[in-house]
Formats: sequence, C-alpha cells, structure tokens
Amino acid sequence: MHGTIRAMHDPVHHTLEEESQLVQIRLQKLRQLRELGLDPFAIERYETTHPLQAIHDEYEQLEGKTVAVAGRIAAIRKMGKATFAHLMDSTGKLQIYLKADEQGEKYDLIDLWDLGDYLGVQGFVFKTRTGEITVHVQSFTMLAKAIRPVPFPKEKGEQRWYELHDVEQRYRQRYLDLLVNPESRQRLLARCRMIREIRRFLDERSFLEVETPVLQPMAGGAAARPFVTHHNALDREFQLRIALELHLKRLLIGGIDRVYEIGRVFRNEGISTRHNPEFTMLELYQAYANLEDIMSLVEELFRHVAERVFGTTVFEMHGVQVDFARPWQRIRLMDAIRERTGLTEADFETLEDAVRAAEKVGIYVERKDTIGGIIEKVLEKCVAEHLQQPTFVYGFPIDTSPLAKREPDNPRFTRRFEGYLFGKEVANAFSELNDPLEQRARFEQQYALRQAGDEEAHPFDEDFLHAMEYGMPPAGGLGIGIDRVAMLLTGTDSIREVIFFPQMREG
RNA sequence: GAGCCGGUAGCUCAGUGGUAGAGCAACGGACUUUUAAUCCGUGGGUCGAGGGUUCGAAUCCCUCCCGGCUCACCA
Repeated sequence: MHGTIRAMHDPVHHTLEEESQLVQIRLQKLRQLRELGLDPFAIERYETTHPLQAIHDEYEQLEGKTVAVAGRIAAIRKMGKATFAHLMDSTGKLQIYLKADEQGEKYDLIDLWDLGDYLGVQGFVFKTRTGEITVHVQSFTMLAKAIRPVPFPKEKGEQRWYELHDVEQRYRQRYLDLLVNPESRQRLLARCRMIREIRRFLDERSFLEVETPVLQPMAGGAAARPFVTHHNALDREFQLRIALELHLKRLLIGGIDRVYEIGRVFRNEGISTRHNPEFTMLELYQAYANLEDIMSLVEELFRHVAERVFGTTVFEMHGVQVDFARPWQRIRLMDAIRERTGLTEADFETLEDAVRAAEKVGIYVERKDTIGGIIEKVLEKCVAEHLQQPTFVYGFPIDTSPLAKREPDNPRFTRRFEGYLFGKEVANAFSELNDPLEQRARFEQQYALRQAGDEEAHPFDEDFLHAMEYGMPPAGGLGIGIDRVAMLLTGTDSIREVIFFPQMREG
C-alpha cells in the first residue's frame, strides 16, 4: 500500500532519449516526416469509404472501383520498386499495393513506415495474381505513428509466429494483446457481446435497466468483505458494494416490477484464476414471479446468449459437451449431497452432527461455520464438480440464505437455487423474502453470527427493513456472475482472460 | 498465506562457473504481383533488483520484486 501511494505521488519520469535504438529510429522517422510537412500527429480526420472487411465482403461490386480505407500497418513487404503491406482495423485486414513509377518521389516515404503506424490510402480494388483482394494505392497519408515497435506476428494462413505469449505482458499491456492475438480479441469481444445480448434479452421482456449506488454506508446483499473508502466532505466511511440486491429490491418496492442492473461489484478477498477483486454481476428482480419462473428465464437467457453470440447452443469444456437447447436438470440440494456422499438430512440435524458429517467426507470446518455453511461446503467440495451439465440445485439452508423465502413445508431450507454449469456455479436465485417481520428476524440471526466473529455475516440494514415495511411484492430474483459465465462459454480457465484489465500487483 | 515453476535483445526462446547467442523485428544494399517474400551485410543486452561465494557468476547461495500453476481463502 505504501508503494502504491509513493508511486502516485512520485512517479518515475521516463525520457524517450533513454529508450532503445528501435525507438530512436522511429523518432528520427517522425522528425523526417515533420520536416517534409507531413506531421502524422497533425492529422485529425481521414474520410474512408469502407471498413477493411467490407472490401472483401463486397468485392464483386467494388472490383475496379476507387475506395478509401484506413488502418494500422500490420505487415510490410517491400520488393524494390513494388511494395505490399497489410492494413488492419477492427473489422479485419486488407492488403495494399504500391508501385514506384506511379508514386514518384512519394515512394520513398515508404521507408518511413513502420509496423503499427496508421495509414489512410485511396486506390482501386483488384485481385493479385495469387488471388488476394488488394487495394492498388494511388495516394496515401500517414495518420499516426507508432514510436514503439508493435509486436505484430508473422502470419501465413492460420499459422502465426512470434506472437506475444508472455502472460504478464498480455495482461499489463492488453492493448498489445488485443492487437496481435486474435484469440484474446475474440474472447474479450465475446464477453462484450454477451452483455449486449443479455440486455437485449431483458429489454425484450420489459425489464428496466437501472443504476444504483456503488458507495454505500453498509455493503450488503452477499457474504463478503467489502472495500472501505472515505468521503472527505461528509467525513465518513463508505463501503463499495458487494452486491446489487438491496437497492434493486428498494426499486421493486418503488413500483418497478421488472428491474435489472449489470454492474461492477467489489469484494475484498483473494485474487486467483477465478477471482478478481472487481467483477461484473447481473441481478434482476421480477415481481409476481416464483423460483420456477426464474429457472425458465435462466434457461432461455443462456440459450439466447449462446445462439446470438456464438451461433450455437452446444458448448464443450474439458471434453464435456452441453446443449442449452435442452432444459436444465433440477435436483434438490440434499438429494444431490446424498447421491454423492451418502449423507442425509439427518446427518446435519445439529451443528455437532454437521461437523461430524463434514469430517466424514474430509472437509475442514471453521469455528464460524453454521449447519448451512457446512452443507454448502459439502456441495462445493463433493458435489459441484459432478454438475457438468446445466443443473439447478435448489433448497438451500436457511442460515446461508437470509434474503430468501422459506420452503413452506421444510422451514430449515429456502426457496433458493444455484445454477451449475461445467461444475461451476453461474447463477443464484431466490423467491425473495418479502415479509418484513421475518426479514428482521433473519437479520437478527446474522447479527448474532457477526458478533460471534463471522465477518461475512449479513449486516443489519435497518433502512432496507424500513423500505420493506411499506410492502414488497412477491418476486423472483436472480444473480449471475458475468465473468464466470464468459469463462465457461469461451472455454477459458482464467477470469483474467475475460476481463480487459484484470487486477495486477504494481509492476 | 503455502508449495512448485518462471523473469536473458522490440517479440519468441536457447544458454548450469570461463569473452552473452539464434530466429523474427530493426538498420544498409539488391529486387515492379509479394504474402512467414527472398538474397547479402550491420547494429542491438543493467541476463528482474540487491547482496554473497569465487581468480571469474546469466549460471551457485541468500533476500526481495513481478508473474504463472496448484492448494488455502472465497455463497
């Protein structure tokens, strides 16, 4: 922490004079361009007729026509008095071709080009004798210069050489990763498209997207340690939200019957391949809907996202295939535990029973654990890995579900399910508790746990109770960890691969 | 937090005690339909940081920094 503060107040200033020979050469080229009155950084605008991919897609109509395109130089092949290069933009790549006798003196400017520079060109579309669609350049302008070498790989068809492999550099300099590694780009763009399709799906169903506070007096709605910050003018402590739940429920109380938020939440916990301190949650609430309605919604949501973003409902990970065209399996939590461990509800009757049961299946129990906490540990350690096919596990213990309605005929458990996919939890949903008297009692229980040393027990939120006392409709609620889902649907084991700028130590 | 592995040129990597290397990239030259262009030539390094052992350390030892993986933690 001290290091961070020092870095903020006393940054190291680098001068380009200290940089490598490669940078010096590029700076020299920039100076030459400026002396010629061709300062690339003076350019503001370059009017293009097509994105690069469109030249390929519309070749039939464009052949022989004049077009203007722009992009980064991703490859150059200069062969004396003829030069080929590839431009790259966000849609794709396109080859360009220049001849010395047509360019005259300007042909020498090619010597001032480097990989990574931005170029705008105008010319006519043709096919080379090897059949590659190409723009025969008549005029060109450098639109910006890269004064550091951009590590574009050599490519031949699908093969690539010398790409940027170093994982640390890929994360710290994601812009380079995006430029040179198409898989990274595809994976991260898929995440963005998933979020877009989730919005479309919910908007089509009349859900209203809202924004609720990140800075909260008391972060609730989940069990996690919060980040703490300070508001100077008010001279008081705030916490960064760990969930969206309690404010969205206030909106439900306020008459917004279908409401959702896709937003960043913050949990002050360890960093791992599956945990980033800030991550993206979807939470939605639907008045007058029950748990089964939410299950159907989840099935439809995954199917929609799969089809729209990936063009298929079939996904594979570690050799397991799933199909979102089929309904999810449904199993009661205690039944799933019995199937995998032989333990039954009777083995979790008292805390002593539960501790003994946990030891039987090799689970380490902490002093703060409740019966429900132990049951959930058994789920995580003994059952979850077997839930490869999309599965709803329902009937969660009451003491780990302080915001969910009880099961009417089994009051130790709640109307709550978790969705599992490829052995990982991807969704969490309840029939929302809307009885303010019981909610108060649940908060009392959580308060007692907190007093007993459980830092993650739910805080006693009097303001939220007050809101609920004005009347909250029966409702189904859902939370989905977007990053986890993105991992599973893009087939990656690291959350850092689906977050543009994952949290790193100071480097 | 623990264990294991790693950090060498712009990029990808080799180099286990004896003058820091290769390919690509860069630079100079040849080449007017190439596409990992080709051919000839040249330059380029705080070997993550600091300390130690040694006549001599990228290499062995210690401490630290950064990263990856596994475990722990994590509804």
